[in-house]
Amino acid sequence: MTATTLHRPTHRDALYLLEEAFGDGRMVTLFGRCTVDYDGRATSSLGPGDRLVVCKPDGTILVHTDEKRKPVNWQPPGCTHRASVRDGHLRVRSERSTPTERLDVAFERIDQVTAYEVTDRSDLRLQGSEEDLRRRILDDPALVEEGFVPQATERETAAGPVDVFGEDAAGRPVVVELKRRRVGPSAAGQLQRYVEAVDEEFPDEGVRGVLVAPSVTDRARELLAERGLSFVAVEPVADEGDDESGDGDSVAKAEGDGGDDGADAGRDDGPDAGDDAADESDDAADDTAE
Amino acid sequence: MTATTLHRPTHRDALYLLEEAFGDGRMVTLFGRCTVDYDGRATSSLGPGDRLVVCKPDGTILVHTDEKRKPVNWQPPGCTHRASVRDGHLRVRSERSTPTERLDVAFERIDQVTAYEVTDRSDLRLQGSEEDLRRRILDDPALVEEGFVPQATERETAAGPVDVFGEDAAGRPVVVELKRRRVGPSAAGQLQRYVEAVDEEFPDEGVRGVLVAPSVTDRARELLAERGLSFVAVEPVADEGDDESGDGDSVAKAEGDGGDDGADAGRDDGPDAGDDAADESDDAADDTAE
DNA sequence: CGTGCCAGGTGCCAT
DNA sequence: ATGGCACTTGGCACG
Repeated sequence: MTATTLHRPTHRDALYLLEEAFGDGRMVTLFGRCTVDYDGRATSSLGPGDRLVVCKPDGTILVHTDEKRKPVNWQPPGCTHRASVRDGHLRVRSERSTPTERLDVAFERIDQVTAYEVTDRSDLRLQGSEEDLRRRILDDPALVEEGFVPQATERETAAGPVDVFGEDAAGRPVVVELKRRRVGPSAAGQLQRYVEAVDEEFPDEGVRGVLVAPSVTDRARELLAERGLSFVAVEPVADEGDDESGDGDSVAKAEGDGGDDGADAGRDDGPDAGDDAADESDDAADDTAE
Repeated sequence: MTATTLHRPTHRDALYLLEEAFGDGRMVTLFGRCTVDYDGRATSSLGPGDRLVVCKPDGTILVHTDEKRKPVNWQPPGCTHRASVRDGHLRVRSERSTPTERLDVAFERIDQVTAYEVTDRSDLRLQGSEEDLRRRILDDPALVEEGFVPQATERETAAGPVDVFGEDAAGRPVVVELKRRRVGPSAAGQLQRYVEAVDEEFPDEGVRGVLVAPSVTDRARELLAERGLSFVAVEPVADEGDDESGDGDSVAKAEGDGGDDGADAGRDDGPDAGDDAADESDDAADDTAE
C-alpha cells in the first residue's frame, strides 16, 4: 500500500505512525487542531485552529491553513523532525542549525494522519525563463538592435556577470541586461553598475547599456534616460500561437472565494458542453458525474 | 466529521467528493500518480510521478513532491478549480485570468482523496520584521547616531518612500534605510537613489544617507564608501535573552535526508531522556511511545 | 487595477 | 559557508 491513514487516532497511535514514517522516509500529512510556534530568523506564534501539516522526507515541514499559497509556517529542507506526546498534545518539532531555527506544532486534536510512499523521478521542464530569453537573443541579436553582435554570455565584470556582452554596428561595447518581466528602478541600477565596470575596462570606447524586458516602469525609464542607457521591449516568450481552452464537461467547480459566498451553490452550469472550435482530441471516454 | 477520506477510489467516486468539497468550501488533498501541465506566465510540464495535491477553498492549488519547500507546480489564490474524468484520468484544472494561467493535473491512479473542514480564525503574530526595526530606531534614535532626530517615517520622495527621515546633530537632512538582515549592493543603490532625490529638495544642505542593517557585504560596503554613504550595524531583534531548548523525550526522529540513508532505521536512541538543565516546565504527563 | 517593495523570501550556482 | 541573483517569486499597501 502506498498510503497509510489513521482517522481520529489517539496521540499515541499517531506518534507510532510518525515514528515509522520518519524512519523510512515517507511523506506525512496531519490534519487537526493545533497551535504553531516558530523561533529563528524571526519569531512567530499562531493560536489554535485547524491546519494541514506536511512533513517531507527531505526535512521540509509545511503548515497550511485554508488560505494563501504560502504556508503560514514552515521549515526548509534539511531540518530534523521529531514527534512526541506531552501534556496531552502531539507535538511535532522541526529544527535546524545555521541558522538556528525551531518550529513546534502542538496538536490538541488529530483528525487524520497519513503516511505516503512517494516515488517521483520526473523533472519539471519549464519554459519562459530568463534562460529562454537569452537563447532568443542569441538566436536573433537584431532583437536588441540592428547590427548587434553578441560575444559572450555571463561575462564576468567587476560588478558581477553580464547577461549578454557584445558590440554594436559601430564596434562599441554593449552590455545587455535581460529581464523576463516588467522592470523597476533596481534593474536600471544593476545595468548602470555593469556599464560602469565595463567602462573601466574599455576607457574612452563609450560603453553602452541596453535593458531588454517586456516593459519598464516610468521611474526606471527616467533613470535609464538620465544615465544614457537604452531600453528594448521584448516579450519573454515567443509567440506560442493560440491557447486552446474550453473543456466541455465541467464538473466540480469551485469559485475560489474567501468564504462568505452566501447562496451560490448552484450547480446548474451543466449543459455547456461542446463549446466552440474542436479543441484537443479530448473528446473520448468522458466519464462525468451526473 | 471534519475529514472525509476515500482510499483507492474510482475516478468517478473521487470526482463526486471533489464536487462536494469544491461546492461547500472544503480543503482537499489528493495523492496519487499524475502528470502536471502549466501554461501562463511561463510554461511547464511534469511527467508521471506520485505527488500530493492540495486544493484550497480560496482557489489555491499546490502540487508537492517529496522534496523542497516550494510546490513543483501551483496556482495562486483566486483561481477556479474544476474536476472531470476524461480518457481514464481524473483531471483537476485550475484557471485564472489577469494573467491568464491554467494548471492541469491528470491522475492515472488515485491512492487517496480527503476533504477537510477547516476553521481557523487565528492570526499569525510575527516579530522581527523591518517594522520592528523601525520601532526600535524611533524608540532610540541614537542607534543610528548620537544626535539623530527622526522627523518622519515612510516620507515620500521622488525616488519612493524613505524608511526614516530626519536630521543629524548639525541639522543636516538624513535619509535612513532599514534592512532587517545583511544587505548587498542593491540596498546601497536604493539608498543612493533616495539621497539623490532628497538632495534635489534640499540643495546645498549636504543630505546624508545611512544604511542600518545587521551587516553588509564587502561589495555593498565599497559602494557605500564610493558614494559617501554610511553604514550602521544594528541587530534586527532586541536581545531576547536565552533560548531554551532540549526536549527530553525525543521520539520519531527524521534526519531530513534525500533518501539514500541506507541502514539507519535504528530506534535505539531511547534512553536519552532528562537531558541537562531543567528546561521548560514540560515535564508533566509525558506519554512517549516505548 | 498597476507600481513599488519587503520577505523567516526560496532556490541555484558561483567563489 | 557566503555572495549574488532569478523567480510562474508571494504578499501587502497605496495611488
